Amino acid sequence: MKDERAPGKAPIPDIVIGRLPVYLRTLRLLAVEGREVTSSQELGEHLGISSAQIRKDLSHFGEFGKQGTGYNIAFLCQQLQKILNVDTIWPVILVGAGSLGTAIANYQEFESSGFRIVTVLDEDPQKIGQPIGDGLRIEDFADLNQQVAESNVRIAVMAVPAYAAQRVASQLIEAGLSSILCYAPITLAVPSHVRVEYIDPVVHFQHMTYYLR
Amino acid sequence: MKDERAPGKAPIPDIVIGRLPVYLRTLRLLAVEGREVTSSQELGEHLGISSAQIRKDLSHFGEFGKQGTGYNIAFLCQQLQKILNVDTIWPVILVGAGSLGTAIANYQEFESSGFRIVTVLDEDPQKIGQPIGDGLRIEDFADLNQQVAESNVRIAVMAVPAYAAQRVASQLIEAGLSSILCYAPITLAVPSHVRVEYIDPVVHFQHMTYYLR
DNA sequence: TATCTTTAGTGAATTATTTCTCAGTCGGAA
DNA sequence: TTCCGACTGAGAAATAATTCACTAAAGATA
Repeated sequence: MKDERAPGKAPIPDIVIGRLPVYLRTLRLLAVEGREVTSSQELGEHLGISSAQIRKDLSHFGEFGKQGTGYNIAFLCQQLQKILNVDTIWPVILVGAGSLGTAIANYQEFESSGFRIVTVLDEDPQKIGQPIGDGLRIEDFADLNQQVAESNVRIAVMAVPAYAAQRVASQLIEAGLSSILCYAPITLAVPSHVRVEYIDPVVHFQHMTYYLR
Repeated sequence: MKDERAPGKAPIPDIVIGRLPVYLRTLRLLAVEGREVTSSQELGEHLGISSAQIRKDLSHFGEFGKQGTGYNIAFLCQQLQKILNVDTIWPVILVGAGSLGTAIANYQEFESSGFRIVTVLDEDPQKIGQPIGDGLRIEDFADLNQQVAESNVRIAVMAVPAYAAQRVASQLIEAGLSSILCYAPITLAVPSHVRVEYIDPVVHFQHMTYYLR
């Protein structure tokens, strides 16, 4: 197996990493349907991408298939989980307990995918103390540092208004977090060791309308 | 100005289209801050991308800047809105009135970005008839065709569970919709004239954890 | 056992995307 | 009016990503 990210070796393209979760998601769906093996071709048809791309992507990490047969689904899931580092549960801190934050706190898929929301924070005194999600209670964002220390968390989700996002992000980083999933429609300024991913439905809508004439 | 998508001309790369909404979002933020002009360099710094990329992206559509000066923010916003087809308001239909659907229905940013949720549908008899969002009422998903006909809508957002997503999508397409924003963690099988964009926080989390060692 | 079909893995070729570089223009200062 | 620094737009060059095309292995079948 190729040793990814050994010193001197070329890092695996980020665009490849970004596809792996989609492969994993699809494989798990096949597994639930009772399927045991699949092929790059079948997987590609499911996803609307070429079989060559799937094979090439996987080849960055090793050899997971069998010629003539394809891939054992359970095994490949396992391997992808290891590669993506989701073979354990990551604790996640959620900031913002509005409508969206509540939806995120209630979302059931996280647990089975490697993530658990362990803390929900908000600044609104009206909200602090209220129950949210599955057995959680909204905490005071002012207690951020303490909460981070207690829960050993490294990942945050931000479901806060755009005007507050940069300040919140800076405080999260200050508190030691280095991975942020941001639902606010704004590009955050962060130091280079911090990774931010964005979810903005408007960006998707506007992307689609370009093609609507 | 180059005539985009004229017969025989190369189409503008989709990856370019995908960045325009982010440019627009950022420009509007600058406008709110009272700024009148900006440069590709400044924009690039905000967004963490190179100034050359911004200039090249924009050059697909025409010449919007002035040498020595940069870009007039209001003008460029206008132009981007025209390019992206968001210089009018698109009606959008929302399917799924659970926790997430409710958050989407409540989201304030759509209106100012070119979108308005005009209909909310759900299958749950308990929910049908309940008020949601800003003056809307949850309608019966069974009335989909009628609702689509009435509202002349072409875009849908799906906030439904994964197990229902394919069925719902097929019905939306059957009803004549051709753009779908899907929050369910599943890749939909759709005919080629339909465009689907996906939002799945787990994909983003798993992308981030790869880099967390 | 020999043959046939299927499919992974991979280097090469192709295509797409990004970056570089520079000529040309703008607006302001001298 | 002339000069200067700032900045765009665009062709060329460099880099990155995808697809092609082939080898070889596995399992099924005759």
